Amino acid sequence: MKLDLNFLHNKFGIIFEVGLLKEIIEFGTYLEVEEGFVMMRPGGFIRSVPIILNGSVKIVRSDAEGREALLYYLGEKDSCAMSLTCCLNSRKSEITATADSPTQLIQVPVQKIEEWMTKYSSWKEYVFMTYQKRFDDLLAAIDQIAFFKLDERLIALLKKKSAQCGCMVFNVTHEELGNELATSREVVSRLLKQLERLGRVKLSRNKIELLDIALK
Amino acid sequence: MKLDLNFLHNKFGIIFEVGLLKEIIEFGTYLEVEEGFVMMRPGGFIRSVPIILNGSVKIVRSDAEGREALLYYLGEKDSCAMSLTCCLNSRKSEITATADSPTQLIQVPVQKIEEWMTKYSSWKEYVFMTYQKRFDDLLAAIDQIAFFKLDERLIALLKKKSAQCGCMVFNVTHEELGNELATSREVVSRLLKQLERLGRVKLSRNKIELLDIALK
DNA sequence: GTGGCTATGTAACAATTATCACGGAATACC
DNA sequence: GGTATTCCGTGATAATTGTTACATAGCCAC
Repeated sequence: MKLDLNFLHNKFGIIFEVGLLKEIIEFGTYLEVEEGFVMMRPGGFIRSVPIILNGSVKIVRSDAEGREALLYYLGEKDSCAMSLTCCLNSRKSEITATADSPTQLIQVPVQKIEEWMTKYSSWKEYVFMTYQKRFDDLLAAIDQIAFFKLDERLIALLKKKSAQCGCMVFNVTHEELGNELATSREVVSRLLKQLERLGRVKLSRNKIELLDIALK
Repeated sequence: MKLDLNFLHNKFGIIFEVGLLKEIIEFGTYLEVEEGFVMMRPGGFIRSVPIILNGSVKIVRSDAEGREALLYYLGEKDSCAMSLTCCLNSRKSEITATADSPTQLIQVPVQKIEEWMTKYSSWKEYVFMTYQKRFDDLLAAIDQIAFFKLDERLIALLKKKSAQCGCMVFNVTHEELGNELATSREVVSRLLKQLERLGRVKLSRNKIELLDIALK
């Protein structure tokens, strides 16, 4: 696939004006990454801001000892506020970004970010909307960690994953869930088994099916 | 006290150009609030962005059941990213802001925020720096909650409070600490007593003195 | 099928945090 | 002083989460 105006216009026509779309095609770089590809690590330099076309990207906070905590997902038409602030302040990444499914995106170079902010009000609004969304996401992450017990957090996470892939069955290991909840694999196994006994999920190797846990 | 150019120039001369300072004086509203004053509640409308001149403001996330979690403090020359995003997207507040000491600030009305972004590059940089800072703060808050045990979080909180007031003795109740850590008063009392037995703090009613807990 | 790898199940126990229940201390107010 | 109020200390106990240690199960490669 290649970037063309029609494609972008279909996707972003409501958000961006045509002039901006043309500039995005001219200065942006199209990129396709496969599931599991690590797009950014803590300490990495960020020289461009991604705009997701398709797929999903998982943003995780990880500390020195390898512990992790899920912050949020990026999906279609999303951009990443971390890279925005990092770019605009030329700082290093503080997070890990991993493609959670095959993902197509456009990389916009730093200079254009600022330039377009004054040139296209639709871009400015997009940037601020991005900030707003990510703040909301971070606050939601804090709510989860601070106010809920693990079983509720696990259910919330399953819902989020389900919403992310748009289906009730998805592939994931207990280990991965443990990482995202900043706890151990064993604890997740235990809680999942409980949920299975309650008839709320169906477990198999590498796979979880949600039964009465509704898509939010 | 009244806003005058000299005063502002002394404080913000390095950050803002003179033209901007004059506009701040013209369109901003000077405000003084006493300790404990609740400047913003969840659900409140935000029609202006504060710039802190002196004092400190505590930003807390609170959920429906009254549980709380400290997000960060605002100090001199700081502004609040929450109010920025809320203003620029005309949304309601999601947090509680309380004056933690007598605080002087300037309220800048919404329209000017945007206008100055294109007019003064120093203002634009200030806005982005604010976003950056608050993202850092939120990530730090998540680190604390997700990766540390309560005793370490308590020590970190005491340090933060000490740094905020710039001294080793400050007034606070165990109840308040409990709220900020999203736990109960009893748990805080117990942990504090432990610290006292280790000779790291000195406790009295409404007051804590840090002994070997260094200012960060 | 066999062997090897990864993923899961689970018991047993430890550590941490939460809750309940009270008594006592410090302070404010009259 | 006396009394009310707020704050603090602490034991007892429960609930939650973390750790260790193994066993078993599914799957892939050969």
